[in-house]
Amino acid sequence: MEWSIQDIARLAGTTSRTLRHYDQLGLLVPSRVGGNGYRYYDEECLVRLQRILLLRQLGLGLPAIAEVLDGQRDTVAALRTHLALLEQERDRIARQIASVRTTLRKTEEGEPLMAEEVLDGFDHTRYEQEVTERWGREAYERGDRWWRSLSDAEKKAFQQQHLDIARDYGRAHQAGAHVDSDEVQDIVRRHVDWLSVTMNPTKEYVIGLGEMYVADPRYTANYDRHGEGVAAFVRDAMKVYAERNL
Amino acid sequence: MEWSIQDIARLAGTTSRTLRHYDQLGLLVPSRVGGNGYRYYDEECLVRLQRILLLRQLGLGLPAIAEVLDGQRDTVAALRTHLALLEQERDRIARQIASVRTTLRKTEEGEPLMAEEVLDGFDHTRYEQEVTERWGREAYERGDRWWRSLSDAEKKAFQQQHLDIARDYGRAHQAGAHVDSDEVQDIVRRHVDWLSVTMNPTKEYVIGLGEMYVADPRYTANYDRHGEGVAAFVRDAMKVYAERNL
DNA sequence: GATAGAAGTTGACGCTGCGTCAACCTCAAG
DNA sequence: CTTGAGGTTGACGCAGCGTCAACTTCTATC
Repeated sequence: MEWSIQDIARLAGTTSRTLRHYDQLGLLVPSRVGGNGYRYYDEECLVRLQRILLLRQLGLGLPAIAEVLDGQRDTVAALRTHLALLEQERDRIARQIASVRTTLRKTEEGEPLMAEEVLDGFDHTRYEQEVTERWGREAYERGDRWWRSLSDAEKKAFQQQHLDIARDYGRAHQAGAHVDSDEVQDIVRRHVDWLSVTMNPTKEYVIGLGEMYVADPRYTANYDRHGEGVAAFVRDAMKVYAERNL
Repeated sequence: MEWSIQDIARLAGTTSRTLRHYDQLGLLVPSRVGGNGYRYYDEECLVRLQRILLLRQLGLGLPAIAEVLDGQRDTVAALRTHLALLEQERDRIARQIASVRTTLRKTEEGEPLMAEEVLDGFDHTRYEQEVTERWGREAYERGDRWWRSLSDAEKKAFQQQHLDIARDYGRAHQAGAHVDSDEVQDIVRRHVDWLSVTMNPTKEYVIGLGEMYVADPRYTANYDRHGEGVAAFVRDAMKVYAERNL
């Protein structure tokens, strides 16, 4: 089945002019253009538009959206990450709701307000960095062509490398090593080398990735299984490495 | 307590330049400006900023936000409506989550997609109209100076007028009257006259208000207590009236 | 076939809400 | 005094549209 430009513009709450603009940018190319120049969109386009709309809603600019979409072509995996982001957004709104309730209660009771409480949940400016890092990671682990080119054994070995790195971080942390020690920095070097197979990590990327390991419970769990506080330890070690070497 | 411009810019995820811009527009005026020209914000400013950020998040332009904020000065009432809007937004995201789950399931099972399902929850372009209508209504029912100037008896009489109108809509609907009949149009005229006490309803406003009666369950309930389908009946009657008379 | 209105096209322009930068001042700590 | 953090105003430009004009195509009706 396919839809006209106005069909989906209406449903998406946008305009045909915007969709043509997206076409011009190569962001959402219609599945077919009729002999009359009319654009038609199929289901694949629909899903792609859904992804675009979500990322716009999260505040990403169009070039970043294009990067994210090009970085992950496996629709099912993308939709799963989609879900995770929406759930995060739902949680943020829940925090806003709690914040307004607190403000309301304190206003009625004449209690002093705390700025952090009043504005909790309203800062969503880090989404672009967070999303591109997350999608970046998804891309090279699951959807990237390079990844797909690996045999199962190669994939296993690559993943094992990361498990080894995580284990070694844990050991060093447990042994009380300093984040800037040679031992720990060597683990970070292996980690960054591991990242470098499919990309060229910038200093900012490495620092941001370390922060993401702490901020996102799922990544934190990857490291903290080796001991409580390992994720933060990794973040700090990566920061040191990035500042010294990248 | 008070905060510097950077204190709250950071918490709100915005810039001091934006806050100065808001000051220039008169949208968020600092509670104090030091002898050195530095801006400081108190708790009242914090709450006002919270309201601004929410309305921005909902897509309202700054002039509309100013209008909304000026229309409702009772902080507690405003925060309650705030909550209602956030809950609505949470529900919209829940619909998005359901939509992505549906897309995911259908993609995995190879089922055809329906455009309405895929894009459900992604259209949030009507917020400006909806919010201003809702706040407009709140303003004149609760927070408006005119409303406050009425005695309790006068308030009761004014509200009774609306109850009478709703009852009469119900009776006409039950009697099978047509939305464009003289009888029903006379009820609409009384309704529009009732609205006209504190404002000058435009054609678009009246049509949009009728649509809101159907779209928002709380308003629908006001009318449908007189019989199922009365809200839609009122909407249609108002549309006919607006197109003929406004 | 003619007509009218809906549905689409491209291209140009302008708008809104910022973000960035320059040039400057003020404050605080050493 | 010096330096860097924290603030100011003003100017400019940007991104992502929305609107409009001028046009073509399609569809339904007579």
